[in-house]
Amino acid sequence: MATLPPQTPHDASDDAEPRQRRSRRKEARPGELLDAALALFVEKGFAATRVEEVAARAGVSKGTLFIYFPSKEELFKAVVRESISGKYTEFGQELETYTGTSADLVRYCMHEWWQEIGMSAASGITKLVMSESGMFPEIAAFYQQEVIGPGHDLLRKVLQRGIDSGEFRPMPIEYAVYSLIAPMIFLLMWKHSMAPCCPPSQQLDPVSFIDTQVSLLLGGMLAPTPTR
Amino acid sequence: MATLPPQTPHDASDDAEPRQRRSRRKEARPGELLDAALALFVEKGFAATRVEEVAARAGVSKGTLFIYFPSKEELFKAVVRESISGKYTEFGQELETYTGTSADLVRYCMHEWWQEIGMSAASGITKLVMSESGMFPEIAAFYQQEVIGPGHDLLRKVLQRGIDSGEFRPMPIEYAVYSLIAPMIFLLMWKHSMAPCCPPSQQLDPVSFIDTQVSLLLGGMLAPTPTR
DNA sequence: TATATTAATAACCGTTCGGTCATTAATTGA
DNA sequence: TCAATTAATGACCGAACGGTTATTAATATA
Repeated sequence: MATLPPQTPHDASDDAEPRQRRSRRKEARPGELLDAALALFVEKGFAATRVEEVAARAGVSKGTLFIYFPSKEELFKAVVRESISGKYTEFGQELETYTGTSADLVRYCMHEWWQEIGMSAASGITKLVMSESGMFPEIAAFYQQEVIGPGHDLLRKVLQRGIDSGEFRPMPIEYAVYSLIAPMIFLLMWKHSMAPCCPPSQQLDPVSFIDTQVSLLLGGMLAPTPTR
Repeated sequence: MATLPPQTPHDASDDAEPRQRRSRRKEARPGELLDAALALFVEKGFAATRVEEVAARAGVSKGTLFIYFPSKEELFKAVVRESISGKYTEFGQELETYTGTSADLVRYCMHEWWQEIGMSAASGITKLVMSESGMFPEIAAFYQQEVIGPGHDLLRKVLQRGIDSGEFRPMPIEYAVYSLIAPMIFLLMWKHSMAPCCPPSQQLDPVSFIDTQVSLLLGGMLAPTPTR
């Protein structure tokens, strides 16, 4: 053995090729594995994702993955847990200080949500959780509590604001909230599942769809005599 | 070779069970297999369902299944064809002969769809397809062509009817179609994934939700001067 | 009852994949 | 410079699964 071409130790800060054969980076591995796993789980689902593929994508061998995560299932849970963070708290802030009409606020919320969540990797998490809920009910419950619940509360406040101001007519508010959630969930599932195999004639532009959807819904929400 | 222990034939008929070990029922098998497959696919998804399990549930051996269906994928397609595709043709019939207002027709379509498909086992198929489309694009494409496409066309006709009659105002019809599809897809995903682990406070009654949703949307669709 | 036909079976095959472990080598520090 | 430590590896294992096939037996026919 002796001289396996050791090619200068060269910490990964080198920009050309950070590739080193057997570099030891205890700190960085878990995060890299989690990123790789998220991408693959979203793309292929839990069952169809091979741990070896995850490892390869993170630039390590399969054995290494099992050093950091005891099983595929624990890896999955870690992915979801790490990816669910409180994006909604920021939303809450903006909402409190908003001064425009409630109709505009609804519009704003929907577009902003799509921008911040629907278009980000976070949308993959939602798809993943809904897809695998059968296999991981506790994950689904966790997601429900941590993400859906807060989002639900936020939207209810928005609608209540409109009703209180007389801008919206009274409505079954709990259901109306779901009327706002539904198109977003649909859009997200669509994007991650059907869109790729959809003929051009049935393609869907998210922003235009949200526009149409919100317009139609507001048609049913706005009070008959516009206060404006 | 020669004498493999033949173990007394022992026809399982011993206790009161019409079960016979090797009964030959060429006619009944496919239907029974299809039923078993539908139930298991819905319960566990496509990838996680083992063909042997399907066979066992139908009371035959794995080999027998492959006599009637050439592969697992073809089995799935057969399930879809039998449980969903056919239903849209009936829908089409009813639509042609409908004489009421278009608003009522929209209402009717949504509720009827939920009754006929959303509440049946077929709804599980849609969830399955959306969940596993990444791994089985052929299946997703098949479903798109066989189910989504026809449903889409049907709804477009309904909306066009309303616009032509002046009852609805002009609208971006392709997007409006998705505004009707979205809540149903959402409802179905919800039912099969989040609902089971949803706290009672956020439970969702499908019929009431559809009512609210359709009312809101119609608010945006109906022409400003009611023709009625 | 003898024979032909074919539905049904179960052992089997090749592959895939989650998970293990002995070995190897990068790093530490004495 | 020379252990000692331990991150990383990849060959390996056993189970599971989709699909095949030689064999078995239920039925039809005569």
